[in-house]
Amino acid sequence: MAKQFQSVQGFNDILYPEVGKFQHIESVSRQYFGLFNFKEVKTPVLEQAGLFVRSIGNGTDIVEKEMYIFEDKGGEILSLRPEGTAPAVRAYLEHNIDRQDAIQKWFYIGPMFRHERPQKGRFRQFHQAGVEVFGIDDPFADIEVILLADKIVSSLAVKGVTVRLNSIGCPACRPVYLRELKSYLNGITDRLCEDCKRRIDTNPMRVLDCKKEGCMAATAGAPKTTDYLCSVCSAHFSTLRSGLDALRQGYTIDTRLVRGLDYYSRTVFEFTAEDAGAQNAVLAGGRYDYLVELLGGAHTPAIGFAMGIERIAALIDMPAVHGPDIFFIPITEEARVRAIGLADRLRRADKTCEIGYGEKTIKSMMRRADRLNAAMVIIIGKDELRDGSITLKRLSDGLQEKVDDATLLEAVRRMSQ
RNA sequence: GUGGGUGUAGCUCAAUGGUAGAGCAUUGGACUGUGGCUCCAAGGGCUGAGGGUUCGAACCCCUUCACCCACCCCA
Repeated sequence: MAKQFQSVQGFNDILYPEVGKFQHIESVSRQYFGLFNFKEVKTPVLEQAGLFVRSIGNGTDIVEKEMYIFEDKGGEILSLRPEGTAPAVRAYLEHNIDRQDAIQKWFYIGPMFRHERPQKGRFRQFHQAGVEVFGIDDPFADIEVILLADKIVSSLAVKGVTVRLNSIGCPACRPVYLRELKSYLNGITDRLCEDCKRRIDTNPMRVLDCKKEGCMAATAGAPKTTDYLCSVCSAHFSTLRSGLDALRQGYTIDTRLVRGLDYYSRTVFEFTAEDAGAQNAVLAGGRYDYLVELLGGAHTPAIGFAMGIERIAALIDMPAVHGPDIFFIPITEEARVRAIGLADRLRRADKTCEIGYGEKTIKSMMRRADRLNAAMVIIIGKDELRDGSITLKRLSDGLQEKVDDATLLEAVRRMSQ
């Protein structure tokens, strides 16, 4: 093949009809975001790189090797956003939102960028729909956010989803836990894989997340975050659980569940799907009570989640696609003029119209109408031009009649029944 | 960043060193102004790209690019 331009690795075109899944996911998400009274925020895809370094954490892979980072012409170090929470917090602070009303419920939908090796469920440009709740410490905010996530995922009929839940404590109790965990892990290093030995120092909680059987067996008796929660975190977690129980929201406690980003505290949750390949987290979130102040604001508790749109799309059926209401078959230039005029009238009546062009035969245009799954065709041929009529035909059963311009819309509506 | 797999028609795939094929799709015809079903026919390829071995390469070797899957990590 001749040399051609091609899309950048990990950056995909989303074409029809596949794009229908994305539209469906987005519209269902917007519907529930609206019902829960969340307001949309659109933030830029570019931010100062330091925003992510500060919020996501210096030791994380996202910051160390996955950011699209570059120096712009003015010498600023910028980055394509790898996630949506940090920009939302930045916007929250930049516009002094907390001084008007600290309680905010925001949602966003848009592309994110991470320079990783693509694989199933992972792309360098991918899309997330997410929410952020600012200013509410109450565990019922956690409950509502989890309920909202579940509403969206269930409504999209994603198969085989499990809601996993855990609490990873706060700056008061987590250090104690981490100390215990590290000492436990240091006692069983001979049973851990090479990666996990390294993780003991870099990110000890991730050892619990290792999929290797040997490591899972070795860490079966490891200290659990939930056993080390301080009284405040413990009360928060137990109110959260009893609230979910009372509302019959299903979930499973997974004490191995940790989050990769540094800013999470207390509640963490993840929706995982079978059949999603190795990257099976379709939605994940948690509390980040210390991020706002970490970025220079007043102490502001917050919780949110992000849903991977591509990952959801891989797990849902293609929504039904429907063709145009009317396909016009005009066989001469004069007929095409009439067709465009009539199409304009029908479109005003909310009918989707497509017009066949070119010196084609009626047969070829009929075939095209059928292929596009049109509901009806309008034939304007020599006969129709001569007597000023239109031939309207319904494709499902072949019912056909001749009408005039004045009664066309009425006939179309009748045939739509 | 590491490892494995795959690149042949628009799509899904055959052809294991000797003339590049099929199904589906597309276009046209059978049916001169009427779709779907059936039948017939046609168009469509530098076999991802570049180099090498050979009388001869889709096939063997080297390089490179892309895609897929997995690791790392994450939505």
